Amino acid sequence: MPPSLRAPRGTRDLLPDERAAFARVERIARDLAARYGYRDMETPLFEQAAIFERGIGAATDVVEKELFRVSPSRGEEREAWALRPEATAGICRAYVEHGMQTWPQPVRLSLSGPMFRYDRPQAGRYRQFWQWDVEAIGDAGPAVDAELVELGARFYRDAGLPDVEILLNSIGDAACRPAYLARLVAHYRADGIHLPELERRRLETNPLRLLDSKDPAMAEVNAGAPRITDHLCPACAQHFAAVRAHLDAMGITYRVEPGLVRGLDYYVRTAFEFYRRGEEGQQQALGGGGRYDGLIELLGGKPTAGIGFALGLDRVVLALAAAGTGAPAEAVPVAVVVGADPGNTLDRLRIATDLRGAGLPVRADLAVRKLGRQLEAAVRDGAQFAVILGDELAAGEVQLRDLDGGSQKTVALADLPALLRRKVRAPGAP
RNA sequence: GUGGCCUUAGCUCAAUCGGUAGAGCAUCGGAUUGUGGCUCCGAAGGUUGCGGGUUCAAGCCCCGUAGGCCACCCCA
Repeated sequence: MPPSLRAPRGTRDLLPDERAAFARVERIARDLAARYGYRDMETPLFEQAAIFERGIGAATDVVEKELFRVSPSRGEEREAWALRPEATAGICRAYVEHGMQTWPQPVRLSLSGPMFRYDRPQAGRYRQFWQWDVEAIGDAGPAVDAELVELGARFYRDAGLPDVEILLNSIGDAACRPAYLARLVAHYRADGIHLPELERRRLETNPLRLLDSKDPAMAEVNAGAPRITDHLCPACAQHFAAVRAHLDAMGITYRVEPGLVRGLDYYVRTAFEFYRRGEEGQQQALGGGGRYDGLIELLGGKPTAGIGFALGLDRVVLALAAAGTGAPAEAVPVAVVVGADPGNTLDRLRIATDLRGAGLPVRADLAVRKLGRQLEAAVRDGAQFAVILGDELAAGEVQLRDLDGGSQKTVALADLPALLRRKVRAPGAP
């Protein structure tokens, strides 16, 4: 196939099997959001690029090298837009635009849909990927932080991934982070410490990153590095302690990870990540989130606290497939209408239509082929019954054949809907 | 954005030293009149990702390119 006729790099088709697996986790997420009082909403797939540049941070990787800019072929807004790389900025834009500060606070919102980032694809890392996003805007207290972490954890458990670790950290705020960063940089610049090239560069761009460096040479240097959790201002320290107390009270197990840093500029205080050590090559960050108390103000609103998380649905589906669980239940027709006369598609379609009109999931075999082939196809479709049309149709009767057992009986056409309705089994039920 | 590995039928893979591409599964059809899963027979399906080069001859060697994957960067 010519390259030009393939799906774009980093995108893929979700064929029915995979789409069904997605639908399953989407349904779990939607049900949970509703149960926790988070109401579903949508934002445009693209926004003014400035929303992301200002909200996420112009110097972050997500904006600097991964933003999918959109260029309309004409008009003044050329190159002013970008496909959303995450949901939070757009939701906060909507919060301000629609005056949600007048709604009862906090405003609890959820959103699920495709996000776009222009980076190099790998398994579980796509240019178009799906996130389930949950936000609580307008509550600065630590309890809501804990509620969200617990919600995320419950999602993975309900989806069928029990071995998801919760990583928790506080990254301080404007009051304490600058001083800590200065202390950290001083540590790495101290005499006698030689940093690898990559780490020297990161010291300039994002010093926190050095803490979870994968370079083995850094292990010793990092062991002596100051920890942010030891240098929080009183307000942040108190908040962090309260978040942990709430989590402990709910019996949530988590690991405080002082090296945990989120890649977006808007995060303050609470940062968390859902993590799963999977097989070789598996993307391990399944989701993450944190507090963004300054973001609404940055987007033109009044100072408003907020916290949220985004979970990668692609990675959940992938992890479920790797674990061999999450096989989706698919709707199959209860019955397939087949006919003894290969050419008589008219009666087959007519009777199937009547049955569907009666609310039954029924397929008609519309191919011109002999009865044996039709029955074969019906079995492959997973149908429970075949409605066989033959000469008895003239007398208003059909053969109803049980495709599992093989038994068969003559049934009056008029009795068929009621008979089948009793046999409808829930999709996926044994 | 950096480095590495891979690419043959829809899928999973063969193809000797460079000698003109094959299997299994899947699909479709047949095995005497209106009955499925098993079995048997058959058909269709390929510019060997794409483009160049070397050679009498390239799926195989060389270069480029696209895509996938892996490790980084980063993140979901």
